[in-house]
Amino acid sequence: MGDRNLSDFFQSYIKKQSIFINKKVLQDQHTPSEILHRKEQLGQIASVLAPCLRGEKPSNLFIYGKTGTGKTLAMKYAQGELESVAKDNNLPLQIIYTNCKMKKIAATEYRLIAELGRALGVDIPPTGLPTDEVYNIFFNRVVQAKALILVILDEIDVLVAKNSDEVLYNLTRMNADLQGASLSIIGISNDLRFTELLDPRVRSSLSEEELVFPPYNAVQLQDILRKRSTEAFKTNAIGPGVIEKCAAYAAREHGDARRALELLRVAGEIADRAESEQVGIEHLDLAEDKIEHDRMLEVVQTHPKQHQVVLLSMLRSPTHQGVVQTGTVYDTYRELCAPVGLRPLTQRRVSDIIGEFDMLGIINAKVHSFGRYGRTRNISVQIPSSLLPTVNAILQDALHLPRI
DNA sequence: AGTCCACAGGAAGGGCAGGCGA
DNA sequence: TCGCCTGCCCTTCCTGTGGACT
Repeated sequence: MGDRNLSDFFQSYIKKQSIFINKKVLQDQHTPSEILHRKEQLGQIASVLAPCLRGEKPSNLFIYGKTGTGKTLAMKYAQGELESVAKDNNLPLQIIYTNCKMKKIAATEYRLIAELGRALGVDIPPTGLPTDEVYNIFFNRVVQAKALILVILDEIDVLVAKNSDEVLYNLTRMNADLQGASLSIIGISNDLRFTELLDPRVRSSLSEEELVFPPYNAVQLQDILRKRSTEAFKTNAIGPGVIEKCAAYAAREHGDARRALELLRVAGEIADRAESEQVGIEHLDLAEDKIEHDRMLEVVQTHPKQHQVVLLSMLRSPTHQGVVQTGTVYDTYRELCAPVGLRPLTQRRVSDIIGEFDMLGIINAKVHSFGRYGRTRNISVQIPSSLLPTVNAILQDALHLPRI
């Protein structure tokens, strides 16, 4: 494309009609004005947290539900409402939302407390102080603020996994000497089993109140998609059956609304690029492929070298009716290690790596017994054939191998 | 009934990097 | 800055096993 053409392209791009009005509505960060099919949960959140509007310390709350079930959304919504009521009535309420998945925030105890302190307006240096000191600064600030403080710890399982439950223990215990101020914790997790890792004392105080967010079913997903799509797309931009199929896709995968919305957005982008005036089923199917493809490429690209060599070995091993065995893969792997310049790992380890790829759905590995001829895993690669050349190229480049 | 293949996959521990308090 | 601790990757050693073959 020459300069002329490129500028033409940009010009026409601007003029081109898009079927989107507001794509943001379909994106993750968007908070809708109304939350569908979560009335009950919102009601429970409200009843647990309402005491803080009377100046009483609300119970700690633990919220559990799989990804895309609206936990964060509902909590943020409740936060907004509480804050505005508190403000209207001049109540000393402070709500701090933190997502523990953010590396900078919850990688260590220190950083989390420092972050909480900063949210209350004290300047805590990013490093340098003893952890005790940070706790003290935070503690004093809370006392001084004489406020009711709600700390929302989203993805709290990550926090506990990275540190220990000690942070939570310290935070829950803090109330004893707060002299009028108070601190409540709202934990959000998509892994229920994580509470089993907690010290019993922490567990019982964190889960004073518990709330479960069930997955959305297909009908509920349809409602959500319809609502959002009227804001996101022009009228009549969604073809017949698209919402239904989109909801069905997502419902099949444990009712994840986030995925459903992503699917619809990507389908819209594809339709847009095809200069279609309507999102049709065909765009939806393409979108599903695209999302799946992107995910696979992401996995292939980001894995460490040893894993990449193992994957390439599986692609290059001679197959028997589309299936390879662990031993064959390991032989190929050993041969590949030399040109790549890696020390070969043991078969035991490679076996585990194969298992990891299986978990990710990149391959399918079933244990199969050949009786007299041993027991092994039957491995078949699940990468769609349209993607194979790309995957091969990525791996060969990453490993500095000549392209085949 | 017993053998034996070709691994699966558990247990324990080595070695290393990165983060911690002192 | 140093030793210490922890988590992660990996190895070693091991026991387990489904079913064709004898």
